[in-house]
Amino acid sequence: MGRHTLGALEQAVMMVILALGDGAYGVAIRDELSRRTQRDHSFGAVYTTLDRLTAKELLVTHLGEPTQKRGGRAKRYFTLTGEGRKALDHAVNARHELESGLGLAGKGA
Amino acid sequence: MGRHTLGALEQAVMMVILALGDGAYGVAIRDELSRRTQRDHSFGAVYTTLDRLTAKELLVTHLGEPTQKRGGRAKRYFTLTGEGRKALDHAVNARHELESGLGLAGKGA
DNA sequence: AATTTGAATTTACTTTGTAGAAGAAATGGG
DNA sequence: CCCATTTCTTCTACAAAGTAAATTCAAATT
Repeated sequence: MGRHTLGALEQAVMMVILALGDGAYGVAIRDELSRRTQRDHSFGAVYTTLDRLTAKELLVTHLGEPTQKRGGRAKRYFTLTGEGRKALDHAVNARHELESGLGLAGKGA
Repeated sequence: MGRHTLGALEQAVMMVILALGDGAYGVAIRDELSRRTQRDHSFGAVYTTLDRLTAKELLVTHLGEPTQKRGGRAKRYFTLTGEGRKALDHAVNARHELESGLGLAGKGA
């Protein structure tokens, strides 16, 4: 879309990465996302988003080492770049701006 | 997308309609949206969104009467349906839920 | 080496988002 | 009167984001 606005899933994924700190790799992100969002997200959805964000340089990745357990293949971890962080903050602010003034819901869960 | 989640623009448009109360017709919505969002939205973007939301029965429309000024053709007004209101509240809550716990920006403009 | 398992990638497709031009209904001026 | 002008809406076409499902990979087990 337009210039470089973040889509809803993109924002959500970035937030989840922040929440996970290190330990933010595909499967964990997928799970945490589904938890926080209360709906299922397929791996495809998550990974394509992750790829897009990486391509936009809002995320960087580094490969971890294999763990010693069955199927413990090397995980690909994700972190926000400075730009990514900035973009997210911007998006969040814009959203708050938009919501402000309306008498909208706001209970905490 | 999945079942019937609201996209970002869809939510924004609904919020603007709430903000405008009566007086929520195409052009006004477009303008207020651009104002609150600080970016331009074409009529095309706005009207297609409006149409889609109406098709989903989250909005209803009624045609006003022509006004007595140049080009004062009848406006089409939009209002949220009960379902629409519910869907919006739901989306907003989900968003808050998602944001909670992270140390994200939050200044009021 | 074949199987199982946790993880990542690919692919195909739907829904949303965006843009711009064209069409309709109203009034005012010459 | 009829045409230019203004305000508002519709149409059409396309780009981007979201989703789902199947496939591929690599490591450990047996």
